[in-house]
Amino acid sequence: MTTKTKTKAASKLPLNQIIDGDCIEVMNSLPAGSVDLIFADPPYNLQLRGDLHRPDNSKVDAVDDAWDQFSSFAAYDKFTQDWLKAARRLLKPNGAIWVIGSYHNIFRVGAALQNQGFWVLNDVVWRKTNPMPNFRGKRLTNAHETLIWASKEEASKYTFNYDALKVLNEGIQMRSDWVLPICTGHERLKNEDGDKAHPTQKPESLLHRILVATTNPGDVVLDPFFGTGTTGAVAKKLGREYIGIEREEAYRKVAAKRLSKIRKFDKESLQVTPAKRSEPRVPFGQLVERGMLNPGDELYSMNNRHKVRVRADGSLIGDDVKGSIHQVGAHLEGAPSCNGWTYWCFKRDGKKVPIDLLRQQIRAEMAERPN
Amino acid sequence: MTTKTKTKAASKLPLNQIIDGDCIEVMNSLPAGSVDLIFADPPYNLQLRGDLHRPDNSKVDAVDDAWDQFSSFAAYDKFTQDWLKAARRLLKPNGAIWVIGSYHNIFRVGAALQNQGFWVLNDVVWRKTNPMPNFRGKRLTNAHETLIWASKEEASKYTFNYDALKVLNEGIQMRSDWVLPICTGHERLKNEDGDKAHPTQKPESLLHRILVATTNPGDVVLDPFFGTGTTGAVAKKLGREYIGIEREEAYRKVAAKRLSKIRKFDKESLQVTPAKRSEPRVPFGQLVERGMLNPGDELYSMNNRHKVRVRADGSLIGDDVKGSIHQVGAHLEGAPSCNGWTYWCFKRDGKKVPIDLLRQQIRAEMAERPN
DNA sequence: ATTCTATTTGAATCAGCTG
DNA sequence: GCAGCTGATTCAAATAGAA
Repeated sequence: MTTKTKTKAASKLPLNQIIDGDCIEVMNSLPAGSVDLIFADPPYNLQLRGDLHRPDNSKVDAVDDAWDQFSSFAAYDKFTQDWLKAARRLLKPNGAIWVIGSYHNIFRVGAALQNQGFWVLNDVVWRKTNPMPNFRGKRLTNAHETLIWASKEEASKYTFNYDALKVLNEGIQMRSDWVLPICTGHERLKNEDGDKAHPTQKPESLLHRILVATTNPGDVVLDPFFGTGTTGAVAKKLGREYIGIEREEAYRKVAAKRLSKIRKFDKESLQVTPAKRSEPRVPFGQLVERGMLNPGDELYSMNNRHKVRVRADGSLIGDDVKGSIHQVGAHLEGAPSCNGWTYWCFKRDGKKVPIDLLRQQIRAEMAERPN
Repeated sequence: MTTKTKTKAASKLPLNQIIDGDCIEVMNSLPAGSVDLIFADPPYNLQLRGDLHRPDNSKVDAVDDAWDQFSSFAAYDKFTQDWLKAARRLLKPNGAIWVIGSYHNIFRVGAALQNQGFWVLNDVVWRKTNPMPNFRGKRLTNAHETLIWASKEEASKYTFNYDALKVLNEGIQMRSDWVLPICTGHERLKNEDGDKAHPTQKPESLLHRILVATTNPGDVVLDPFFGTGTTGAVAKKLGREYIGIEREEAYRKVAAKRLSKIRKFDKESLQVTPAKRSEPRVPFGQLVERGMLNPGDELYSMNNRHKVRVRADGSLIGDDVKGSIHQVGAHLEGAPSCNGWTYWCFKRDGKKVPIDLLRQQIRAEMAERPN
């Protein structure tokens, strides 16, 4: 739901800023329960593939030294647990988090999320259209990265704009595998030397889909590993409030410059296809009160197998059953539930018409004359 | 490397058999360092809540078997660590393991693999062509499962048939995302009642690719969660030796019957027919995500009679209509349908350009780097 | 036989409001 | 917090049945 009025906690937030500092310390300094969504692109722990060094700087000879290996994973796990804990504290009860990673770190991140009480909603595969090949031919082309989408807790009523995503995917429900190109060309930020400004800049298309899917305009989106600010750029375009945390001066500078040039899309274009669930509820009885249907009128089931009559209070009566449009439909079909609105029809000029048409009429009137 | 002569350890192995028992106990009874590859499809620990019905009110046949139930994450982790430890002992120094899972368990499996010293080589995404939809519209369609491929240790000289996989993939390096259908139709084994013999039977195509990629003829392949024996069936066809462990009598019976009917392929029939590929579908929303069009941009109809604006989810909005590029076109023309791709134009340098041009651009990119 | 239509089904952590 | 009621929701592929 769109937050028009800021909550007390949110009013203290440093919105649309890039904060300098260690993300754990910064997050702990912000008010608890104030953020709608966190997007995190943490370090992938790639150093594990290189040489391992002991604290005294001597090189670990072989990796048959299980203790050293474990200690290295343990350090990464500690770091992961700490920033996730700080992130979870910041989230509103219905808040959610996205984390992106590769096989080097995503298993440890996923397990830590579950251990801390986050509730995994989906894992999403970003399938790269143009990945870097495996030059040595020793493994499969590493052509994807993994994202985890999790709510703060199992009971959270997380935001998911199902219908908007279905439209985005040409009328078919969005899947857990997303085909998107990596960040290249004009979108890839360069520093003064012409080198890429950040080694792992994510494409805006990825953040676009994430923010359209799991936030609403006005929501607060925090990114603890802000980098060049892709999360902020897309959030600003889409009319979401962002908070970026980044400890590297160079990245903050690039991100600030980038964000200053971004303009928000106009308000109307930010509207997405609304969920049917959000439409106003119309009691069936109102159709009778308004004379659109009359007591005694006959209704026919969609499959023509059943006939019932309307009563003055908006209940239905059949041969051996009475109750609401839903209850009677469910009973006659032997089904656990039934949407009476789409199940029952009346006859107009000899033709069967779903009663939902009458509901749509009422809703159209309500939209014309609100309240 | 092809093992022509069996090692001392391997000579004691019960090859091409299905062993009755708990997989941990059985593995511990077999000689250490004797197996080339392990494929494991362990319980996923799904943690399903209530019943789920399709929109047509039919009930989804859930995986509610006792073998998938664990009392806690800790219990599942203990189980995972135990069977992985037994598996690792069995592997030859250059051996490797594949484990398949979903977001419910794969993070815990992956972390346990790393903690025990296995060396992750790739994570592979099985993208299902025909997954079960998300019936309630509350999440993304869970359209993939994840496999982890890991060698026994970092120093292992694991088997990887790079060129065979490249041929299998029409001359292009095999990627980490594999598009394969789920197991249905004739391949899906039934019991006497005509019900599916196992709730989670994997497709032979998946095992085929795994065994072609990471074993050689004559290699010993062990599956500690044998189920209906897909691993054994494909191994036998491909001339690999298999060992199956399964504690459920019913599954062993089905698997034994299945395996008795399998014949090893002759070399010629090992050639596989490459899948034909049709023009990929490009959702209009992808043009918005990728910034080729922006929310708020105006589109003009081919006949210049209508003007609409693009929204963030890839829907269009006109004076009194909103929906997909096809829906809005059809509505404005009073036509039953409309190809929005050829109907709508945008302006570039003052000239009208059909949006289909942008789709062609994306398809050209996809064709450059197919699959 | 052939074509078209209807039905079935698959590793699924699948609701939200009112009283 | 709980009980009870309302009412929103599916894609691809194989198979079965009808024309």
